[in-house]
Amino acid sequence: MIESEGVFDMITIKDIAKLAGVSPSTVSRVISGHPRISTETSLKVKQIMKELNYHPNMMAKSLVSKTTQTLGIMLPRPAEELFQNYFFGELLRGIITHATRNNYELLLSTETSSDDELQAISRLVHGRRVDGILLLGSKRDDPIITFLEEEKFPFVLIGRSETHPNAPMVDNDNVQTAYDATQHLIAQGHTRIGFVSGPPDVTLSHDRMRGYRKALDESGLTANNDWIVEGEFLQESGFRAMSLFMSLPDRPTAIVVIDDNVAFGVLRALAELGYQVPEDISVVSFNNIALSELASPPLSSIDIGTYQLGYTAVQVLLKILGNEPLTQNPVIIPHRLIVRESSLYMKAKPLQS
Amino acid sequence: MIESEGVFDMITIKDIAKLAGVSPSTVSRVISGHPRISTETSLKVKQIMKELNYHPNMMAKSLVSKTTQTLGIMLPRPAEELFQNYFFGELLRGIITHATRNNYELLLSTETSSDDELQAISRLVHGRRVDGILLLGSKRDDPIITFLEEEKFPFVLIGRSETHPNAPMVDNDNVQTAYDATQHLIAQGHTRIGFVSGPPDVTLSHDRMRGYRKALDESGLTANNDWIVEGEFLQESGFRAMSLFMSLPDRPTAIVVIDDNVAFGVLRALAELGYQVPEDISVVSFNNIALSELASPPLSSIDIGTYQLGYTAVQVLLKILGNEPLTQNPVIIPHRLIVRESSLYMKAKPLQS
DNA sequence: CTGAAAGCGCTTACAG
DNA sequence: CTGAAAGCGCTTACAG
Repeated sequence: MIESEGVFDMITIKDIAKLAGVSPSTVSRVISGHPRISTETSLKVKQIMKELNYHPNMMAKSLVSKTTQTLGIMLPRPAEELFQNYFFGELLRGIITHATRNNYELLLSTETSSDDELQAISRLVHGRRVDGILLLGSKRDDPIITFLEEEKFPFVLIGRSETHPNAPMVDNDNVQTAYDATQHLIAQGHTRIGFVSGPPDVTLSHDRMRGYRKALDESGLTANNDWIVEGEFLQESGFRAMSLFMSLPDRPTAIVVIDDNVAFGVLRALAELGYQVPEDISVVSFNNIALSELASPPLSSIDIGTYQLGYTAVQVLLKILGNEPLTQNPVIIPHRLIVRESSLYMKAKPLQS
Repeated sequence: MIESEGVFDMITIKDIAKLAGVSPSTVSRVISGHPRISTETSLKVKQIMKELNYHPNMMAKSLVSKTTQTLGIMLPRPAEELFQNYFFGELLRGIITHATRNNYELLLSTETSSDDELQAISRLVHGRRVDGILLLGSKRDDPIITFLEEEKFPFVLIGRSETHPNAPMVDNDNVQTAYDATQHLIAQGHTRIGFVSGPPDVTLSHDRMRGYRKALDESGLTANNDWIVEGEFLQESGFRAMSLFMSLPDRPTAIVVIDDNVAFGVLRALAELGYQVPEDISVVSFNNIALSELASPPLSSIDIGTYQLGYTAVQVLLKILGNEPLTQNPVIIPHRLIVRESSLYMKAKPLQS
């Protein structure tokens, strides 16, 4: 004779208690696996919970336990770039996998207004919506990190912060990634190597710029400023960079590109301008997304272990939440160069044995 | 002299009440914008809240209000495909934008074990973690939809369900999208047109197959079963399909491909096999992701309004939560064919005026 | 216009 | 091994 069903019912711990002939406290203890509960009552209570399809109300649980079993993912503000990149999906996959495996939910949040960057995160933190926060990338001087450190709120940065060297971080060694990419081109015999970088206020761009310069320096090569351009993580950036580079009287014969996505723009521009890759210009980029292999020509790319980056970040955050000490910080995810056609122009390397 | 700071403090409504010299009830009313509160007390309370940087505890609020201001995003199970697709990012961007704009948070969840598909969603629903759920795609007979309907829990399906025609849905007219794509190829003079489809248990694949056949039928053409292949939403599928098609004695001269991502695999295979697009074979696909334009050759693609799909789905879900009537169901997002080089082989169309 | 009280569904000392 | 009671931080009739 029950009329109203569905969403408006809620089976509570009291209902279970009544049916099992025990107190609510006991039911609660059964749920949480309290040690001093008789096997008999435990079994009875569990059976009734199953029969009624009981699930504890997470809000009530959170209120008293002051824990939400939820991790917040904070997206950087101009999220468009992120979303247009395969990189993001793969990172998210790593995050979801490890969070789900540990029974944590994921709350997706993003900075709303530019005038109040802290509004969204402050709502999460003060509203106790999440137990910890995952920061996807950071600006070079990021107020969010300052805020989180002041609040002593658990978080992990995927990326690196210069201004907050003690923040828990999971990152690649991005000086080294760019060094390796550049070194590979040098080994191919190139001496005129350009760099298509990302936004200058992003630490990642900065680090890779350093690696690029370091490799050139060590080989006694000079970085010509005409061969360096900064942009966004968008294909358009790569496209524009090539229009620029290829009109130079003294063109680079090889370029390092900050991101595969940008490199696609590069390839497209070069095709339209009638240049051959790698014959006219060699290309190496970063991230090694699934499409790199399918580009024409297939793109040499530094695999940064994107999935592992996300997976590990969750791992570190859960460690922090469990008050385990962090044995190392930052955690560095290994990278490796995947050489494909776009940088394999052997004729450019006549002196190599 | 306060020692313990940060995460372990919590300013409550009581603290504000005490400092403002009012009762907690009044503070609560000020927060919720209750009409019968004097401007004076309202102002005083608000000021103190600001001074102490007070944010209401969302868990407590949820517990009593039985509302979470959170929408759940349910990812389909083999999430790998989704994540490897730009489509997903763009959809997510539409969802986040409109949810954030309406002060809703987003909870990201995914089916965990294959033996218990309902576990994750049942936790969300019974645990009262979210107010409504967004389903990204569905199988042809999806137990999740059955569950949600039985529970009378608010949800919107991005996609279409055949078995549950009354479920709130936001979708393209996917018979028409495929019809248009096929029709375009017919208009180019093609009579031998193949179809590289997705997983057969996905409604989307099914609908597009119908549109493809319909267009052929109407033009008096026959769908040769050798020219139809089903696969995943992965590049590999496109690659394999071409190995198959191009070894046929009687090859198609044009193909419709279920997804841009798959089409990239198609293009790659054709390049490797030494065929020219569109000269040897024309290609049209779906989604019109940012990279379509940059493929070689640039890919003709049906723009399905991905961002709008996500945006609208949130809009519909919020309507349901607000008990507003749905004036139409399903909501159909318009599509349009973007013609690019991959399907523009005019020489194949000698008889067209 | 405002306050006291009850209650949302859970957990956890305290006592036995 | 188990129960009664207090409490988490909020909201909302009820009364004035």
